[in-house]
Amino acid sequence: MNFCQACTVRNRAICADLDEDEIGLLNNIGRPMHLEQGERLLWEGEDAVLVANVVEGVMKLSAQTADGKEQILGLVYSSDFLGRPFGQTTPYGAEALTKTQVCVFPRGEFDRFAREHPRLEHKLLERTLTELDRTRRWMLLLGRMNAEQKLASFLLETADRLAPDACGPFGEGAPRMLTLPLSRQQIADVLGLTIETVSRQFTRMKNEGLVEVLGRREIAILRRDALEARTR
Amino acid sequence: MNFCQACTVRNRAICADLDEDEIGLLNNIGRPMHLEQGERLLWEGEDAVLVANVVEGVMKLSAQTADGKEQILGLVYSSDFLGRPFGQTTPYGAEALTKTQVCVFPRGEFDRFAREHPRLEHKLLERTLTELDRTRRWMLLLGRMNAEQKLASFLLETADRLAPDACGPFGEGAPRMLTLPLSRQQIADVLGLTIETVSRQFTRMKNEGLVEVLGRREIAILRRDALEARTR
DNA sequence: CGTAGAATTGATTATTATCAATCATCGTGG
DNA sequence: CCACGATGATTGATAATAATCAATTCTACG
Repeated sequence: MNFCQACTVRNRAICADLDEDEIGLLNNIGRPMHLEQGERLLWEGEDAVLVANVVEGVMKLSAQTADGKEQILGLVYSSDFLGRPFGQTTPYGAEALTKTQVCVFPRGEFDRFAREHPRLEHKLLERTLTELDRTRRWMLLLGRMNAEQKLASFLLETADRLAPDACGPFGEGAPRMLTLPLSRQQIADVLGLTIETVSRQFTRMKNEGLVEVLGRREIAILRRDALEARTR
Repeated sequence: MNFCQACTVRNRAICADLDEDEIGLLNNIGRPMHLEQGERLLWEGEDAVLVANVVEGVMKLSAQTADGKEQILGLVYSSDFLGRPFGQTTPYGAEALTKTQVCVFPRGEFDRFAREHPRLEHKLLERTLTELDRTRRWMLLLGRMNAEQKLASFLLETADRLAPDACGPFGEGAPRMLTLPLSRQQIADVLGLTIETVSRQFTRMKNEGLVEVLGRREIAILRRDALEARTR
């Protein structure tokens, strides 16, 4: 059974540059897997036994301080790669934030395949470099922004990264609806804040007419430009 | 003139797995370059025109918020790689913190060479993955640690990364001397703090007998275990 | 409906930033 | 070689921001 042929991220994930033969081989190594919201795929500090492509859904990567405070290290969207190839231990936990479809590979076999297929390694390198850039930009947010700047940045980035799934009226001026893949607590864990501070910032932005808070997870961005100004 | 033959990081940098012929080719692309303390090699947001290996010295990667606050995104030590291959713009500035010896490559030529030499790309991938892990660990520090935990973590990591150059008596119990490659302000910029807060934490650690502050940049770690406890 | 978990709101505290002044260190030139 | 000045570091006082603690209030779901 070749799952790759029907794969919706076949042309966006790291497998994009492989030819049919190669995809066939990779297909034999990987297997599709479904995760319910809240299910974990990786545990911080454990042996790096597997890596994966996210096909559908959103996952979080996270670590904890010794006293149990969580920090979300990254969000992984569809077509993104997940896990630590060429390494002994997984330096973070990975948990599904929504119903998620992944394509899982045993790490050892994936590593071997990657070393034998430079086009795959190249894609993986490009992705890793992009992810490193994104992570470093997030450091600027964590280290030097206040709560308002953090939340504004988060909303804008989330809107962009969810863009492919966006629905509703498009074009300039139209409010941008989004369904957040995170709870308030999780947003706090992304931004290095507490849930109360996040909540207060939402209230403030709502009162100032920047966003509309419809449900717990339904947000409309009313004034993108004003929100961008708040990131600065 | 083949500089690589005399290169002190020949076996540790990304060139480690190349054979003599390949090194010869790479040698033709790169050229050695000296940087004085404070000299810049890359500017945030500019075109990515070059990449480099650090041969000797320490450099910082940094970005700024719109209102000019700086955040150091990473420190680059000898044998580390620097710059953004396969990308249009350099997402951070790079500046020498000490007298530094680098080996610079025009990005376009480096990219081409890398694509043609999978062993180099593989080394680069491993390094990028390691750097991503390190950066993510730093996110936990920035997002969830207090000033004391941050400074303790910084001192321990710096001691480790400077270890090859360490001098003085070794072994358990012996104080670990280190020459910080950063000013107090730069330490603050690494940790997402102000210079005053960093200074106060140093004073506190000194008073508690964890470290000795000899000169502005000379620190002795007196009780590593106690310092480790402060990171938690 | 009623309930449990999530989110919001309010009051207070803690931590760190900011502002201001003083002190130390290092390099320089007399 | 020493005094001086400049820069960097420390210290102190105060303010701002976000964390913490403590109720409510939503709202999604059985």
